[in-house]
Amino acid sequence: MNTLSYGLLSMLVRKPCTGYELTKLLRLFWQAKHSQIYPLLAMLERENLVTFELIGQTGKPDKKLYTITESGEGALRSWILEAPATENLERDEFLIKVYAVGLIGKAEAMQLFQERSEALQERLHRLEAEMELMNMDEVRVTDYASKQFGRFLLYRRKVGLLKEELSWIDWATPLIGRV
Amino acid sequence: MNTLSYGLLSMLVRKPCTGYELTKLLRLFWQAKHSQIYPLLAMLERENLVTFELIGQTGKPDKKLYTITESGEGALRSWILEAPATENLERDEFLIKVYAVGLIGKAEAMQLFQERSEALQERLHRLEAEMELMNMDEVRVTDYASKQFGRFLLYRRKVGLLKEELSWIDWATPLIGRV
DNA sequence: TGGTTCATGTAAGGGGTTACATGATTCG
DNA sequence: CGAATCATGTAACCCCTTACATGAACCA
Repeated sequence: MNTLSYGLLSMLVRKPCTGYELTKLLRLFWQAKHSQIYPLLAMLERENLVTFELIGQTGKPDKKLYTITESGEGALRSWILEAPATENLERDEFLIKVYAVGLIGKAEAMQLFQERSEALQERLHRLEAEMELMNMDEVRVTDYASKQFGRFLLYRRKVGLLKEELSWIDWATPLIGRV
Repeated sequence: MNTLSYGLLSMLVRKPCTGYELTKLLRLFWQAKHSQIYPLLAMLERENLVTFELIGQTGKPDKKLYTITESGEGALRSWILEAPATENLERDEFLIKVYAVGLIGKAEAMQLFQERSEALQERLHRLEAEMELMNMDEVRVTDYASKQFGRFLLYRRKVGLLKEELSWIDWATPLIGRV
């Protein structure tokens, strides 16, 4: 059982999903491709941590709706209670480029930051749009008992971090100076 | 040439380093183990992007001091000018645990957040201590022309992000409610 | 006296990406 | 009329971690 497996289980606690849906939902905190997710779901099913129902469709490929089992929920719960690894991973080639920014001209450096800023703003808007959909979905997402609660917390975290990085860019660009 | 190779080159632009040093310096933006770094340095040397000088030591193992070549600097410069990949990667099992936080009791949830907070504060203190060392090292790190400039920007970014996550925790914990 | 720092390397195996494969529907 | 969406899967390969290997100096 790797970490991603628990990520999939944590999604399925909220509601049954297809592998396709999981791939998209997972992007909030753990990016993974479908080619990794489908085999993992098959493994979880062999281990009886999830079950699936085959749903035939016309015009679209058939889909498998996965549901978490009691055994799966138990496995997830005990994993959550384990102490989390303190080291977490960030890999972002933009940061390497910033590190060696002195190698390129000021105009190119400004462009690097501006493009980053635009990409971050776009992600921020998409996130905020998704958050609004969630608010309509259920009455009280801010409630610990709500199944949306965890997702709601993570949205807020990401929004805060995106805004922080944007304000870092606003702070940094004047330091690069006039082109 | 993978992304990590460029990360190594970007470090070597600032000053010659040993593999051991690079492993530590790299933690600011790209976590990698020495077992990955040493073979990569050997590869970069074969490709004439870096050279090394063997320095014999007594009481400690001999070390290899790597220096970037002109060809290496050229390769790095053109990579920086390429458009960066928009997708960046975050993998943090704490986030999965938050997502499924409803599965565990409020007391355990509070503990999860508190331990995270402590770990973040420790990292923040270590970072701020490192930043002070850097300030003494050179006169004007805030200067685009300074070789410390890129590193300085990344420190500031990380400090901001750490503080933002800490304030997110302060916002989130009252929502969990009374234990 | 036991843990940390310095210092470099190899081997095995798991984790993750890219590419291949298929195909109807819907939107701009 | 081309691109995106829905939908699942396999194979090859690279990236990265864990474990093995060695050993003196220094600090608590």
